Amino acid sequence: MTPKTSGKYTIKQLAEECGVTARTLRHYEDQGLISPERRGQHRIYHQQDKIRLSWILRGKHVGFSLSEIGEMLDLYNLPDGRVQQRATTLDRCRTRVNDLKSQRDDINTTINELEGFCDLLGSLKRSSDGTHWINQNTQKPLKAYSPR
Amino acid sequence: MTPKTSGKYTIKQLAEECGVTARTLRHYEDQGLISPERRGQHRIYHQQDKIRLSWILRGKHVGFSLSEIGEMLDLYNLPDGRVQQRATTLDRCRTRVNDLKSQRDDINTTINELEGFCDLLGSLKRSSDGTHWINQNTQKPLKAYSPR
DNA sequence: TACATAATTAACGTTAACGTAAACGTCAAG
DNA sequence: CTTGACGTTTACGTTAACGTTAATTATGTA
Repeated sequence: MTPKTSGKYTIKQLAEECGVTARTLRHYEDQGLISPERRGQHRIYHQQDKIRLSWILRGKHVGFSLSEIGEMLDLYNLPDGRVQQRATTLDRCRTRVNDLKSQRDDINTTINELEGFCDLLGSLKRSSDGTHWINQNTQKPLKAYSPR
Repeated sequence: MTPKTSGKYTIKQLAEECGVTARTLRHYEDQGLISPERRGQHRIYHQQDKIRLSWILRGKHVGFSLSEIGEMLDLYNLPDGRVQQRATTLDRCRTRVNDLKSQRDDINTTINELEGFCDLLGSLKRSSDGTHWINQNTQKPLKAYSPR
């Protein structure tokens, strides 16, 4: 119930705690992803900022670009009541979700192939081809991924 | 049973069929990711190349860099019988798999949050805060992702 | 054989996401 | 009052993954 650090962080503290550099935090600020409080010249980060940051990092971890992350965060920040844009927001959200699911599929097949190869390695015997291992079920129509 | 194009492709054909540019294919070749046959000056791609390419593209889609992909492909191309390196190969493979699983976790939580937000959008009513929506269960220890 | 179509190499350009260095302010401790 | 330790802005540097000419060489077809 009692916040240890009173929920405030200097840039370095937050950076260390989240495994990034101060430069990175400033960069995210430049890109409009976070806007910490300003005590004079200095920055003060609160829990909200940390939460946003964790979002950003997770976004990066799943492959989003900073601008994409920015857009996604913006989705939630509509001026309030902008009903008109709600439909398009919903659209973009769903597109995102579909992309993520497609990505998850590929992650799963990659995991499967790698684990398969691990097993193969475990069972000592190998040929010398170097291509046979490629899982042939890989050959679905081979969708063209949209660029990042 | 009868391969339409006899399993051979010019650079442009393969490129189009896989949704990339010729430049990209040459680039991958420069990076040592594919080495198509050479008929004189020109390149000829076969099924094996296409399969490797699909691997590369899937790798990219899940967030690997070209050099990482190269390493992974190399894992399968050991000089044959290099038993000594097998353990380390196995290690790297498993590390990869763990990374992928961690990524998948993040993808799943992101999907959940986005879908949650979609639902919220569907139920017409919104507050104007712009931060409340962030799923608080996000606040696990906040692991520091290793860089790409 | 001429001309439109692709292919090749070489090399410079571009964007994203920071790294890194310079130059300077601030505050507590010795 | 000077030395760290940390903070700030400004700005140039770096790497990855191609894009984009440019200049040149086949290839295929009318």
